[in-house]
Amino acid sequence: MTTSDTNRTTTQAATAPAALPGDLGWHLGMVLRGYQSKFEDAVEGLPEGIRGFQVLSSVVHLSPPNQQALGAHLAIDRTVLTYLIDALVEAELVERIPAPTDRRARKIVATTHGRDVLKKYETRVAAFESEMLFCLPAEDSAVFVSILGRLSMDIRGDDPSTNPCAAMDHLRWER
Amino acid sequence: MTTSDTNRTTTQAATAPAALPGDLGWHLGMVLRGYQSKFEDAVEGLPEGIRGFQVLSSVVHLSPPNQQALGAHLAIDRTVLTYLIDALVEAELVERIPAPTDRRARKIVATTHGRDVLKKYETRVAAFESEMLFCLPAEDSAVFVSILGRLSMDIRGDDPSTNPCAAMDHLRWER
DNA sequence: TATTGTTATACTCTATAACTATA
DNA sequence: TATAGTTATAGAGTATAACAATA
Repeated sequence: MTTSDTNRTTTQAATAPAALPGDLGWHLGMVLRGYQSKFEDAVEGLPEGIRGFQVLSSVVHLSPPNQQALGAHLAIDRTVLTYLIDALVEAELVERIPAPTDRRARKIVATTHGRDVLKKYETRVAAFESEMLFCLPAEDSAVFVSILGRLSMDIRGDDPSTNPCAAMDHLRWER
Repeated sequence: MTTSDTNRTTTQAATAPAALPGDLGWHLGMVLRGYQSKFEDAVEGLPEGIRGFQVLSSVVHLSPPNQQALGAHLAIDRTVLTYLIDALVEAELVERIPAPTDRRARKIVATTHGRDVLKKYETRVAAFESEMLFCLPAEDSAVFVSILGRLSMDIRGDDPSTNPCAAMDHLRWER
């Protein structure tokens, strides 16, 4: 098989997505599994590991107006999100403050310490992501990331059941 | 639309794998989630759903010499594999026959009915895979599949913990 | 002694239901 | 009445441990 050159020339795309039906998912699963394994190592020490990182990162970079929006973005159930946030609050990385617009809701904001910690772990996460893609020919990693983003967007767009995030994703909410 | 060209021009791969650290995994997760959702629909009616399909497909196309090899290929624990196979046996899609080389082991072989059923579902799986990639520019889907395969291989290669399959994967075992 | 496969058990993760407080 | 968040509970999925048969 042409393992070395990512056989861009032999493509028939729509007719032959992969060697066998289901292979696409097999590869996706393998890549995600490997990614998560490295991710776990990179965020070791952070409460709730990967999930903790994702919550903290979303809070800092996206400022979701409430827990529901946060959970929807990460595809995390609200009941799960509660104890994730509990752990981050206990570690003094984030705080629950009353949402300005709705007294039922809480807005999650990072503490200064939380922002510092996030920065530290982001360096490590960015490092392993780069390392992971580095085994690819330089142009390929950019192409891959780009296509993946496109695919992810299309998928979320066309399947409501898979799509608890709707149109709000990858928008930065107002502060 | 800013969504169509996910900044392909601004990418410097190793330095900026994605907009934010962790984004790569977020997109991977979304794509896999969407993929699995469609997969589930496609194999509806097959015992054990996706897992059942994967086992049946591996048995037919790869002829693993025993359950351990089969489980390793699919990254399924042997204790889980037991009941997956139980279900397929009960549906008369596969049989457990004594492995010729080792009386401890069982070789899983598909019945004629099993092969027919697999063919039917493979059509459906191939269809949704194509459909999923079809929303991409034609060249992109081939590139994506190709890079994904490459990535998956590299990842399995360099991390033993993620890699219960070792070198045997995507080889066809002897019959 | 190590390995294959099975079974039973325990654990983790996630979702469901019920509740309080707001809207 | 519906929604945000919390809590407790139940369920699915997975891994761990112990076992029998064989290498």
